[in-house]
Amino acid sequence: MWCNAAMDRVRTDAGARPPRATIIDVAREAAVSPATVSRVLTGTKPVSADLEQRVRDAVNRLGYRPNPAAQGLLRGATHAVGVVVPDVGNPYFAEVLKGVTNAAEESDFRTLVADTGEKGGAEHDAALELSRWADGVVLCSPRMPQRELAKLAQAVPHLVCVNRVGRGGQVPAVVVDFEAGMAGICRHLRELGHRRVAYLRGPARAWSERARQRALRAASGPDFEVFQVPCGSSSVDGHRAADAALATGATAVMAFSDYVALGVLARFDELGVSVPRDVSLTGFDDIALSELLRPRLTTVRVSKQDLGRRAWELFASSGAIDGAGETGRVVTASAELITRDSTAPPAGAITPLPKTAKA
Amino acid sequence: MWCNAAMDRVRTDAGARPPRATIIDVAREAAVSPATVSRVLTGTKPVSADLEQRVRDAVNRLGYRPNPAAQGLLRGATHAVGVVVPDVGNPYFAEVLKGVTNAAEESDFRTLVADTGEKGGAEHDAALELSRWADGVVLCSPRMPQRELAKLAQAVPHLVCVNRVGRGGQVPAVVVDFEAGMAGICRHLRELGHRRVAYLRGPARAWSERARQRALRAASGPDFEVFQVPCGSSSVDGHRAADAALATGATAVMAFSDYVALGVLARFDELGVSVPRDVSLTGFDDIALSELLRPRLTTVRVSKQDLGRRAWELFASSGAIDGAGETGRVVTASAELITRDSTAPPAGAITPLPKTAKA
DNA sequence: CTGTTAGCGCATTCAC
DNA sequence: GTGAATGCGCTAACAG
Repeated sequence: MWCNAAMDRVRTDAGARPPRATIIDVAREAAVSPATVSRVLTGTKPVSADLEQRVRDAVNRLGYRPNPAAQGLLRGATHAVGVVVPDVGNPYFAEVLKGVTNAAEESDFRTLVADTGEKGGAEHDAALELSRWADGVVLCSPRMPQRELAKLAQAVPHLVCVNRVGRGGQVPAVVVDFEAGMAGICRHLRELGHRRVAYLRGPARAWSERARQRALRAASGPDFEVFQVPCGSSSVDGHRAADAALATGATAVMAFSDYVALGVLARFDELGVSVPRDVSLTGFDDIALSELLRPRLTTVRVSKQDLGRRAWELFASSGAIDGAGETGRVVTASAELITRDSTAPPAGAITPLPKTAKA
Repeated sequence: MWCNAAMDRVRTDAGARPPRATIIDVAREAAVSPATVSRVLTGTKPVSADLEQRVRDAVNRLGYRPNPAAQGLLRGATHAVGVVVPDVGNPYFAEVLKGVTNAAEESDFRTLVADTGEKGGAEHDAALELSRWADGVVLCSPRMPQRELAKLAQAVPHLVCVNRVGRGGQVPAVVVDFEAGMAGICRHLRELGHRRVAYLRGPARAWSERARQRALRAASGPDFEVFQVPCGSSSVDGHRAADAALATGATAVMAFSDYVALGVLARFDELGVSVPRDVSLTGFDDIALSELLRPRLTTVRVSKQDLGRRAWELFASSGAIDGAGETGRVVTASAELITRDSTAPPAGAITPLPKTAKA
């Protein structure tokens, strides 16, 4: 009986915490109008030193922070960017995400993430949904068909792609120069003396995969035969595809990415196949681990964080922050060959390697 | 002259895209009231089949999606969770994040991420900021002092910690049983015959570090000496601390985490120190790579995604979704020892180490 | 310089 | 069942 009222309260505010202060509370506390509080906080109009101090004190006392949803509603902008990634667990995308986040932070923007779980079909909806929360969306390595991407660009205000250019470069994008990177790998292997190589294909719908194929076609010929092996984009895929790669009789295996190569390496180890003695192996991306692995992976260096940052800049310069801006620029990030320990001349080439090396 | 009006329009909407449809547009299009549109979309009240169809058609025609900011403002809830991580690039946190994201998605919640860049001082602000955007915040491995955490819990409506329990378990948390995990590692090493081991310490302020220390104290004694080596939580830290660990003369090195062990392994390789022949090495967490590395790492398995999912559940059951709920529960996730190839009996037990190994 | 007013887009009372 | 009005928290436009 003595505590009925109190009980009702407890039931109402779960956790028994005080309701959040609004700008009106602050205004009351400082004995000014809400508009003055707003002016102090946003700094849009000058306010007398006296009032400013009173407002600041009240803000601190109440621990007030403006409600971004309300601000967004009014301004028509949320001060947030969305990022759609196939898999945050993939170190590649984690780095890109970090790049966007860091850059966004400098402009005081939040980052929202959607993980599509490698399901290409989920990309469209994820981007659309994020676009309602954020002022723009960064789409990482989207697998969706060209047509869908074009439609999406219509519906999402500030769409930026990473590693994908839409038809005619209509949507701003930052892409790695996969073609040059792949060409570099091919040249490197050929110079080492490899004549039969296997390529572990990435997802068929990936734009970067098509760019790689162009390089492969250009490099292949009678003295440089390329065997295509279906694989995928995860290290598990690499692990699974390793046997098929070996079965082609190739002396070198080019993986879709470092992440894939990781799995290949593990499988080769299980099989007792030594890299690079028995077969050479290359990756792509140069993730942090590739230098920590043994053998250290020959790969193509790509600055992942930079990719994210460039994507942010594209977003920013497309008018997402200040208003109008250019649109449809495509930025190409360079890809540099990093020669390490996982590639060597093919076993039969010049000197037979000392057989004693193993065990 | 003939195009002045048009030019004004272009200037207004950058990118020349049609303004986003509001609920009023839909209502007009369907020739109903906004309230009816709302009822159809939220499904709160019954609407006649005829009107419902008209509304749905209009929605599709206009590609209308409700503005979550406006909804949030009205409902006082945003349908989003914030996640604060020290580093998304760290595969451990990437997995936890994935766990939260996946679980949240099932309840139709968005995920917001803040990366503090391993700076403990940034945690408080990041969480506070996120709390204005989201209905709650998941704090991963916060390094902030106890006092600060307590204050933060006061200011953030639905705060959940991962791998950190506040004083008295006031804030809901899901924590790995670090103590049991460390104890398991110690027992394993001792059974192998190790008597002098080095431990690569994590960040001093990390709660998990203190839990590990408890296990270490309990395990150490005259026949199991533990040398503490300052290190850190990244693989780069491990790379740097490897020499010092060796200098202690220990026969086994326990790393703060798998991620750290990665760096140690690389450094040992550079030094010509063989694992586990010259020295044994253990990790903690069992990240995906630990099974792909050679030697495969002996470690303690922790389900990272599960951690994230459990954190979400704690958030959900704390009334963030439906209203009132319990508060302050602490869930402990088990930690299972995984014995792989990086640990073996100490060399001295049977054969002495070749002094030539260290140049 | 400051206070008052209106309205961002939406869900939710109320009347009908 | 349905439509008209109200207000969530905030800032931009006005008035003073």
